[in-house]
Amino acid sequence: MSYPSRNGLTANVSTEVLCGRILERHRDAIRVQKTHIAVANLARIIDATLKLSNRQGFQATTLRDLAKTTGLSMGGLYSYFSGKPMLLSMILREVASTVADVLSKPPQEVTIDAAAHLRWLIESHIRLTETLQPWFVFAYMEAKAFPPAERRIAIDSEALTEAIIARVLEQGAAAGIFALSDVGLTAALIKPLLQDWYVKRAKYRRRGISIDTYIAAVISFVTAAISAKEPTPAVPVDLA
Amino acid sequence: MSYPSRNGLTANVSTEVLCGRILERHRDAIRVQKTHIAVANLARIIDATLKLSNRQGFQATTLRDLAKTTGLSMGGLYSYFSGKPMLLSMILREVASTVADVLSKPPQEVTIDAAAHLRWLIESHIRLTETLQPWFVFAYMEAKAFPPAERRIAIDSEALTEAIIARVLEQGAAAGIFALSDVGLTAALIKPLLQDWYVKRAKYRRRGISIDTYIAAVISFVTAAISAKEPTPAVPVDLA
DNA sequence: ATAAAAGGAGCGAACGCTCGCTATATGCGG
DNA sequence: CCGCATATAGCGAGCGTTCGCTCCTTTTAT
Repeated sequence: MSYPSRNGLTANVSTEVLCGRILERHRDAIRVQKTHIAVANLARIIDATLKLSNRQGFQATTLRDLAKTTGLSMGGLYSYFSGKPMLLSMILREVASTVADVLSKPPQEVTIDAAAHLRWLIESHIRLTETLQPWFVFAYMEAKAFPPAERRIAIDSEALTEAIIARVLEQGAAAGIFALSDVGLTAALIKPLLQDWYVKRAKYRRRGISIDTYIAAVISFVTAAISAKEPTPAVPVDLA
Repeated sequence: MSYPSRNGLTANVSTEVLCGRILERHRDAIRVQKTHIAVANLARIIDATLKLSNRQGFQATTLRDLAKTTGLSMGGLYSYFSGKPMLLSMILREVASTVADVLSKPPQEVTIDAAAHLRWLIESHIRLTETLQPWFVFAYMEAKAFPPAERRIAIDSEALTEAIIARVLEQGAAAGIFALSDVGLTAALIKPLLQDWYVKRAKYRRRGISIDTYIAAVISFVTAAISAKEPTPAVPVDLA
């Protein structure tokens, strides 16, 4: 029943793997040469950054906090990034690229049926953001203060996710499986249901709701909302 | 036949009114005596705080920024609050108390029918957060960095809203109008649909989606998701 | 022995906040 | 209606602190 991700997701998405990609992407800016040392310390730095920032905000997280938490010195830290803005950029770019990578590669057997594809998207997104929760919370909460270039990345990443959802909705609508008045708007409404799991995870933990329960609830909620079994009820509100 | 809020909401909820209540609540801590001066300057201070904080974060908003934006001096600001934490607290308490006040007072004609009551809750919440968008964004985005007392308020406020939704869902389920497996979880899923309007308002503005369109979309999405399929028509207009 | 990596004192800038001062409004006897 | 005394509101230089960041030194690994 559990569609995705058991295959490749959990294996390919971990702090170590992501930090490895970050190192590649910023080889020229990172002064530490030995890969195993660089990756290990990058992981400690980014772990600490996410942990501290998600508690008190990135802006309020000082390099001295970071030094204390990682065990590195002030000078040591600067062998791994050129300053706080670069640290922010490293994390954000990696999140955006990972989500694009995962969601754009559905297993073939799922793509024939729009309903199955949609279920796969929902479960994959929630499981991915579960694994990388601190990364996604960071990107979500700090986005408003990003410098322009990073802001663009965050906006494009969100738009891409919604476009992927919208395309599947459109296929389903064309096949007569889904009944939708506005594909883009419906995709926009599905997105916050996916995000709530990582944004308000403390709330769901407090209530004892497991990830499997949550995934099932979102799938059933969304499916019921858009399936074409009977013609969709008219909108009750008349405006103006 | 737009249900709520046109009546009392827009009139009773404005920066001036809220700042008046803030002044009452903190009479002893605010050194400025004349009410009209205090309210006017409080409004300027809070407007500036929300505007700057929602762009760059509360922590990154300095008192010098605030002084420049309001036209007051550093010293002048301190006649209105004892420090940044109190400024935070003033805004948050007012948001929490306002949302509790509005949602707990549905018009009588709406409370007889759970479906109508739910539609009223959805529309009222979205319209309230539209009017006070900067306030709600502030409370939402800064909550994680709140001191313990303010954190409690934020958590309780969110829990209260969901409890109000859940109670209406329960009534509808008891009446056979709604089909739900888990009332609390369903309420928890409805909440982010209400919040998305103010959290990601830039996105909806970019797409040209009006508040009326959004309200209609959420109502239709939620209604379709939870309606009991067989007996009751999806949208009962007004029956006992 | 030599290069890579980590250390940490110190720099100028900016922070939250204070305090002694000035400017403005208000009340009142002449 | 005036001129003056008093209270209220506002001002902004300056305090101690902490920030991001640099740079020279020490430690570690090869």
